[in-house]
Amino acid sequence: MRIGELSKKSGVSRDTIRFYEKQGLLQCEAREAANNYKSYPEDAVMTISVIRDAQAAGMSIGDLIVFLSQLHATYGDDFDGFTFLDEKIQETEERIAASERFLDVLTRTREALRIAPYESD
Amino acid sequence: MRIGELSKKSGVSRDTIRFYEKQGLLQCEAREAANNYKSYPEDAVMTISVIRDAQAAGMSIGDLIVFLSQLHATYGDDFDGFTFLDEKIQETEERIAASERFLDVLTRTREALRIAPYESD
DNA sequence: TATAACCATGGACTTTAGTCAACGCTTTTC
DNA sequence: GAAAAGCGTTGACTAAAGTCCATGGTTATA
Repeated sequence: MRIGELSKKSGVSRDTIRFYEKQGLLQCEAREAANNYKSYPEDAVMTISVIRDAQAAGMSIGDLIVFLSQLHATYGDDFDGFTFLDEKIQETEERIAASERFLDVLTRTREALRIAPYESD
Repeated sequence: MRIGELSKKSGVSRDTIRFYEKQGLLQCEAREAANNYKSYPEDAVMTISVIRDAQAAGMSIGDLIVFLSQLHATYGDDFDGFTFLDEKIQETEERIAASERFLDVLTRTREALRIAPYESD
């Protein structure tokens, strides 16, 4: 599929797709011979959706590059992917906990406003 | 308390505290007359901790300024704080959901690596 | 008492994650 | 078949959230 279609299906702009590609998070699988247009695989939609989730979870693009490199690396040498993964799992859990604390602040605030909406002075 | 103590208790740098203050997220309650040093209230520690939670939940400083202004505003006029709060509550819930999806990806990946750690070629 | 650690202020600098503009092509549509 | 929409590439630009540096005064410590 071409970049415009991928943009529509994934909900991110063409420029963002190009940016992800430049960072190495995404690859086009081929080029249309006639016009040199890039062609992306179907699962690029899923890849982008994982990227968006990861970002919402606080991962940086740098983190994602490492994460993907671990997925695709050959594990012949003494390479420890667990340290990184465990670190990110813990970070994500902490972030979820913080988000839930803040969600609680928000809902309590909302409730307080509902009960006494015209406090002043 | 002075900025150095607040920095230690809250775990953010002095510069960050000054930055928050400039943005209006934080106020010093007074100055030491002798030397013009700023003096922060005890609950500034808690304020900063809420700020950090909010940031982890994806709120920007701009969001927090609005949020705080709603807490402190006088509600005499036709001012609707619910729209904003409801929006932020929904955003936060969505972010938590995304984070949990990504956490699942992470743990699955970890598990896959644990079972077959030397895939190659 | 000197010397290190702390404070205020101002402004420059940095990183991250895109976004925008310009250029010249190709493809689709009216 | 002309105009609009889509594509690739390069490079400049932006906003957010700090961080760093310089300057000059103050306080704590050895």
